[in-house]
Amino acid sequence: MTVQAPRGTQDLLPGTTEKWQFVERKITDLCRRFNYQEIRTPIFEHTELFQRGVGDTTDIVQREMYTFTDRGDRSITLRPEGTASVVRAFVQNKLYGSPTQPTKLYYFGPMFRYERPQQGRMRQFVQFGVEALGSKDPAIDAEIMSLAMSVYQELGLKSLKLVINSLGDTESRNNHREALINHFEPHKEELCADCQVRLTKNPLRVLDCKKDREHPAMATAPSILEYLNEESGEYFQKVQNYLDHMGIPYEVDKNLVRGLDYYNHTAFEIMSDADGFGAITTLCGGGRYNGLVEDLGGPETPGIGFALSVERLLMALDAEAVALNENSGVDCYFVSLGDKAQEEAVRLTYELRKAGIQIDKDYQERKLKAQFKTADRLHVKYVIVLGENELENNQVSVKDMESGEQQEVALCELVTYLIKALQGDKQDGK
RNA sequence: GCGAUCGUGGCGAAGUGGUUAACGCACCGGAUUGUGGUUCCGGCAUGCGUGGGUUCAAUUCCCACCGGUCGCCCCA
Repeated sequence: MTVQAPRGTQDLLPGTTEKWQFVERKITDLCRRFNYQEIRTPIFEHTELFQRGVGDTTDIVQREMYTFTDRGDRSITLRPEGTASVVRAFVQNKLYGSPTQPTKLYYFGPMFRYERPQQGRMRQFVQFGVEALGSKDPAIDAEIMSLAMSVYQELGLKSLKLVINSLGDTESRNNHREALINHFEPHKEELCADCQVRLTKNPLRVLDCKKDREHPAMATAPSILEYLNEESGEYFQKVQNYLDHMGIPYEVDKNLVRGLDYYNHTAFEIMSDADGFGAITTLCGGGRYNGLVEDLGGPETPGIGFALSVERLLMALDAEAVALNENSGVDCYFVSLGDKAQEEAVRLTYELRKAGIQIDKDYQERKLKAQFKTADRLHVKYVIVLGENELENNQVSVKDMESGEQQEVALCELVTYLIKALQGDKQDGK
């Protein structure tokens, strides 16, 4: 057997890459409108960054990281997410010193997590993410969510659900944590094995357990929203007010918890309602992470961001049968007959390409008919034919593939003729 | 990491413990010495994920591994 791509990775082939390019262009354009600038960070980092940034107790750090020792005996990890790297770069390059704050950044690139692959979950996957560092204005929380929603909406998705929650500040979280432990402790034996561990480690996670969802204690569990202190409560209320003002529909889910340790205050997810989606419906996740910049050695700087999976975005587009008008292919095809003509065809094709014309030719030494078949399959607008007859007269035949009409054009006029013809088509809306 | 299920040409898909592994699509050639479609004719898997085992004989039975899919866990 020949060597295969490693488990959980995939090749993106022509036909699919056009879709990716289309989506990337759309997102880049959107970021420009929202004034977020691109940042590119390394694909691998010191392992310590993720242990400190993502959190030592998270599943990502504990069992999903691609970690190895390099030749210099350093522990290196392929990045499992983007926020830690962006914050590290923010601190290291002292972007907090820039006169324009908040610092609004976006990134695009592969992430790596060692998990059991299934649809919508690859070991290497591509995330688009956004971070706004340096503002604790609830309006920026709303802006971040509006940007995330815009990505999906502008690509034509309809079945979307924005779910938000507040995790509160440290004080609120500690109070809630205590209340949760007190609430569930009497029922500990009735909970699933995972939750028994969670109860002491991270009781918040018990709330979104799928197994114990029906347990009576779940319905009466203390909600984080009841434990928000005044400041946190007001903050959350303001975020909702801004969303209302912008006309962005959402629902509050008091059980929404995110898996990364660094989140506080605003947490949100965007999910797909579309049919044909399996167990994985979360398209995008994000939230506020005040304190993370300090944890990574920077000055006190609030932050908020989100990340979305491009693979899942494309799955959603597929599920809703959204057609992307990605443009690919060429406008012209050069058909030649005989060695002499081939020589001239090679030269002319190059000339046309240098003049900006999209054109291809045959490299299989195929018959005229077969070359035309290929041209037809490529949906070209014009076929240029060069045979013995044309060669003698220093001209080519240019065939309009739609009308079927054919015209003789002098070699020296071919470039201008084609440019004119293609421009004409464009104006006609072809 | 756990459970289930699947793996036959470029794609879809039949099939059987035993001579040349159906069929459809796609592709290539010809009928048509220089023009796209249709039709007709012909071609196209020395091999049935990989490696072992059982057997006189395995694509078919057994085992392991690899990979896909679905669910759980978790997440994007």
